[in-house]
Amino acid sequence: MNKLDKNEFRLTNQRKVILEELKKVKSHPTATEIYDMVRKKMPRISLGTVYRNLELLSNNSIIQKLDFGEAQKRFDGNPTTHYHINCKGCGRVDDVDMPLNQELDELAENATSYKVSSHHVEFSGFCVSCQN
Amino acid sequence: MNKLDKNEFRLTNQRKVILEELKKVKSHPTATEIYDMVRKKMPRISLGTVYRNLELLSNNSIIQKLDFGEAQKRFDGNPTTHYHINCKGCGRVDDVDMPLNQELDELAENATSYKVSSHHVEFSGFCVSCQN
DNA sequence: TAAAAATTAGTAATAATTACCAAATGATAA
DNA sequence: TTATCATTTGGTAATTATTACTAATTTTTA
Repeated sequence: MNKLDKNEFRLTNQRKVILEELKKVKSHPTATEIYDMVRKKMPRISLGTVYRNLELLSNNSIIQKLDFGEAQKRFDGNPTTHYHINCKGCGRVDDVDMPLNQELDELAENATSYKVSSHHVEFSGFCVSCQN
Repeated sequence: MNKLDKNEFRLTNQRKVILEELKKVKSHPTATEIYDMVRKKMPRISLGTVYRNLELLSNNSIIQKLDFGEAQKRFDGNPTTHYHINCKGCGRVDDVDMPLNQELDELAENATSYKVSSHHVEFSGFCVSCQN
């Protein structure tokens, strides 16, 4: 039960459409891409509202904010941790549908003096269209 | 043998000091932190020169540019791939001295239609000072 | 229905990074 | 060595993603 369900913040129309549009795609869009998607449904929404809501939704684990070292952050409508792959040719980002390697956290905990809580894996390579 | 050894670009004083100072530390400093370090040796160097050289050195695999989702990128004087851990308390970044899991690339290649070339792992947790 | 709180649109501000350019430096060849 | 030429630098301006601000609007609550 997240803060949305608990009514700790309102499900405004803007917030709803942002969330719907993001959950509709699996392309890990940037804030401006989401802005463009949402504007088709809601032409008067402002970019600031998009940013504000993406921030709030990701802070509350309803979506994920991702960083692949590009200029803009990307967003994922799926809040559960999973691995990603980034094409070195065109930059597209896809999910990698493989089980999380929980053992890695233990190995890292042995190798450091940290209390390890999680890890992220980002693969790089070339997608089908960029393999030539 | 990299482009520096092949004299494809010059080892200017600025470039040399930037590289030396970065290799001296294991703290994964940001561009402005490196700027501050280098300025102690070379007070008239400009921030643009620091950025320009960090970019050139990382493009040529002499150093690494790292991104932990913070505002500023970080740099690592060690160009060989290794895992990192980021403290959720204070933000410090340390190396994780454990072998690369090469098997992950194969698993990802089976799970996607990509030609996978590498992967990065970033652990999160709490460092000794932040464990209370 | 009135008052309080949250949210929005629109715009301005911030901050990291990149671009630009004239002057300086380093490499090269006569 | 010295003249030439490409590279690099310092200083500054521009760019760009993101955040902050604020008055107006919307939603919730009393």
